[in-house]
Amino acid sequence: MSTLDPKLKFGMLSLSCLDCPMMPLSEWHVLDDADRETLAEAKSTRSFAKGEVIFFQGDPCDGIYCVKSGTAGVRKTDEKGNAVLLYLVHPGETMGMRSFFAGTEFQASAEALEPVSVCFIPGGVLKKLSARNPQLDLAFLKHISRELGDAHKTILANTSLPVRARMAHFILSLKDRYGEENKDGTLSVRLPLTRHDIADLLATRPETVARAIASLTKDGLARFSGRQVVILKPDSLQEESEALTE
Amino acid sequence: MSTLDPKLKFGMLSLSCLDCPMMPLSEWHVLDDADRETLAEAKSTRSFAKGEVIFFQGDPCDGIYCVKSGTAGVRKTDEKGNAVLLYLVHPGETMGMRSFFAGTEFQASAEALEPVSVCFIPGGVLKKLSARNPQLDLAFLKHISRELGDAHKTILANTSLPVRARMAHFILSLKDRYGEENKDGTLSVRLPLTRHDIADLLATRPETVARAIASLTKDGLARFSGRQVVILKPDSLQEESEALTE
DNA sequence: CGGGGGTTTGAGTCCGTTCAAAATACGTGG
DNA sequence: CCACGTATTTTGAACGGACTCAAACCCCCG
Repeated sequence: MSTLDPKLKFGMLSLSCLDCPMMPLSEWHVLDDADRETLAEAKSTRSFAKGEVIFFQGDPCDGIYCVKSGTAGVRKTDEKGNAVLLYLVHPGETMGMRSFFAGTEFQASAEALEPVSVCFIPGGVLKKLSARNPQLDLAFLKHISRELGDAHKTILANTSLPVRARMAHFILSLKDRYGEENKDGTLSVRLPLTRHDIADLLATRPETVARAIASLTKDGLARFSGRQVVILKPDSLQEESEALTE
Repeated sequence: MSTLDPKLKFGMLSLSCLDCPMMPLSEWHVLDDADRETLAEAKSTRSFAKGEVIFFQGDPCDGIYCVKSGTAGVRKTDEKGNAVLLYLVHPGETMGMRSFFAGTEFQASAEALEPVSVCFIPGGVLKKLSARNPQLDLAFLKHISRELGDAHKTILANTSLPVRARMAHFILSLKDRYGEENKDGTLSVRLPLTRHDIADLLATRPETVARAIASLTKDGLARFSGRQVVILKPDSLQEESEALTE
């Protein structure tokens, strides 16, 4: 557990939030320019190397984090050392909202799964902005509600779908964000995760992930080489993970 | 999927929200008396027999539901028919908030696991109250954040704890609400659920629940007869489900 | 080039599932 | 209030998907 003041953990790389390319994706879009300026002044930015922890489960939560680039992951651990990757956090998305609004310490850690750049928004500013903008609270409410919906889907999927189907779904879920069209029309995706992290995300083990990959390859649904995936039969993958789509 | 206007589904049993014994538990406590009166006038109350569905997954969500008595359960189903009980809803607690604030149809159904009495609060009133009381939004935000935390705990628990430990935790979780002290100092709990529903809640099968029960009995941690449970070794149960406590 | 972490493969085991049947609880009507 | 029929729960036996342990493999980086 780190005892550092979060403000101290961040350098001074100051990019105005008004210019942030991620802005339209986040809840900040409900703010007017003046408030965005406030936000831009209050926030601090910092980069993390792959594997570095952005905040620790158990630390007090005194603000929220916004990913500017790279992929982060939120991991929850119990006292026996069991852990899962609850979800990934992509550029433009927010981490730490749950704990901030629940008024608890962080119930999970966040770490950089690849090199990551993150903005930290102090809780005080957040409170000030929300007092001035009721719509901001509603935006957060909507956001967290969506997250809760996702969590419920995960609970259902983990107990009712085999690992191979969860793997199929995972690959497709990265398609939009990490996919690239090949010359021959097929789609390539670069997995932003270690096999071990994929295992943690799918609630299984690295060996089982490897076997799921072997199985998908054998059936010709996709071709894998390292982190690079070529999607050969998107429809089959889709159908296999059907239960997770709705 | 029901197409009934929710207002029509409810009778006119009108108990003032000001008197509702559940009030202090819910987010409504941030309202002043005038607003509570508005709430009391707008809401409608209805009773459901065991097994009846209160709202259906897929139905439009145009308000939220508050359980007045009895135990309800929220169940999510996928297109293949797999289902889980996501959580129980006890008197004083709310259902349907997630969908309402996300602005989606219900993503899960709610049903009466025993005879249940429920208040329905139309969305329009909710919006009006929230516009007048920013603290209400914050209360909801906190509530949903807690729910999200619970969902995350469930994800971790389901993948890292054996059924028997999840069962132990489940029994203890009912202790405060359904527990009764026996003459000899031990604690009795009446399970408000079918074995089948317990299985759905613990993400397993009825047969496995029966075996977990047999196993806990054999080791003398608890004694079961039907839905009645006598907790013999609370500490052992506690320790067994440790990972879920934090 | 030689580590060394990450990944794959193999073999054996286990927990939970499935299918089936027996036992028990329960509601309902006589 | 009891008897019957049905639903729920328990038990049994066999199976299976995922896990564990362990070794081989393969990159990727220094």
